[in-house]
Amino acid sequence: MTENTVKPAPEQACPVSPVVDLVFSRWTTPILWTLHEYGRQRFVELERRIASITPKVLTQRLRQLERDGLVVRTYHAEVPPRVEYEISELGRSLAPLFATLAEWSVNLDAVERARADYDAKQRVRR
Amino acid sequence: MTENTVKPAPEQACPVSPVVDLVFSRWTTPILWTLHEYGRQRFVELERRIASITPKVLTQRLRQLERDGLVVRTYHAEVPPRVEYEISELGRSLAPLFATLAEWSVNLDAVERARADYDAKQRVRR
DNA sequence: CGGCATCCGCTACGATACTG
DNA sequence: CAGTATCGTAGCGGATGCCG
Repeated sequence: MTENTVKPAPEQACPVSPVVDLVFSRWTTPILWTLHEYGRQRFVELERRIASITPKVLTQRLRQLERDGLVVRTYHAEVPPRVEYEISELGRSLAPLFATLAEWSVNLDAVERARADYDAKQRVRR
Repeated sequence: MTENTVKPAPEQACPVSPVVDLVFSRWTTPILWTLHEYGRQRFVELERRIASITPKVLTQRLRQLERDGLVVRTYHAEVPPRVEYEISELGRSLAPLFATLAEWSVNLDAVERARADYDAKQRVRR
């Protein structure tokens, strides 16, 4: 149960860090994105769409997101059981943030170039 | 030397993940924020302002940010040595993103409430 | 199906030194 | 001052197995 404990907050003096820790902890972005893109869906569907995630981690992150109020979990007591996940109202309010993020992607190749430059210069020095 | 290796990207199918990994890896937010708030400054100044960060980790993150082209490092060969860091043009282009992030902070207490609700319900069940 | 329990490797992080 | 070197550790994430 020690797996969901939060690290000793390194943020003070930076007002955006709490939001970052909340929204951008590992795997939450693909999960929220998938829920946003494909709407309400079952556990296995999420698992298949995100592909490289393991069920254990998917469960952990979904629990966290549910606790934080970003995702709504609905349990249907049937045989076999059916569980559905969807983005909450609060989660949907992140949409503009994701949009801004997506827009910034155009700069990714600038980053690529910066890295290439940096690595080239390093190679000269040794 | 294995400390700066990136984890096996878990993102596919989510277009914003690359940006998230780049900008929101641990400590980068406080660093970028501090550089943005106080402008060009020396290593010790950053160290003091972020407070809970260790010089080792600060160095690691600054190197990464420099390599990614988000931060510019200037070395002055004096005695004692003087090194200054500042946000690059590319780094500055993240400003709207940080602004959106800061705006979303108003929802943090909604998250607090969601957590309290969730925890209360859990306590009932056991 | 949708988990939870358990074991386990790995590594990023932190603390504490020590240099040019 | 601006880092590096070394060591120890916690916790994430993967793998496996079991259950209602």
